[in-house]
Amino acid sequence: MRYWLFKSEPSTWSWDQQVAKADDGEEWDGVRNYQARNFMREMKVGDRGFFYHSQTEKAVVGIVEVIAEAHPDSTTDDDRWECVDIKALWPVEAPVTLEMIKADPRLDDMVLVKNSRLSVQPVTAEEWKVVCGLAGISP
DNA sequence: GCCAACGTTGGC
DNA sequence: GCCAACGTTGGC
Repeated sequence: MRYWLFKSEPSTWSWDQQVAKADDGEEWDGVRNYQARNFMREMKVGDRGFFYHSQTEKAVVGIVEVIAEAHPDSTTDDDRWECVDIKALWPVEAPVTLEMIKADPRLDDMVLVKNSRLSVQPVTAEEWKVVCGLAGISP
């Protein structure tokens, strides 16, 4: 199983909206970046990810699971763009802020730190453990 | 609201 | 195929 990070502006698609979809989940659509799309193509059902709020909050606020592998993005006719479906698993009681991530030397190489603009990112198993630790949950 | 970083586009 | 111009994103 691999780990990922999904970034969203809460004003566009928030964790609360994701939670409201419950086990039905939702398409992670609207991605128009090749790197991000390529990562989604690598995802398998059962992979886990962090749900990150950019802009106002700048924190990991929840854990999600991939429930459908890459398929055409329903928000466009352009067949270059694909997306996966994800569902909320559980919230992070104490959000892990960007500030906390930047302050932890074990997370210096996280894509979130190195390439903050990428909206879908891989997370290493080690980084997953560390961030879960900061969030006070077991990986 | 500003600005830096980055990706994409289009002219040559 | 290169590179300048432009648009978008996200942190501050």
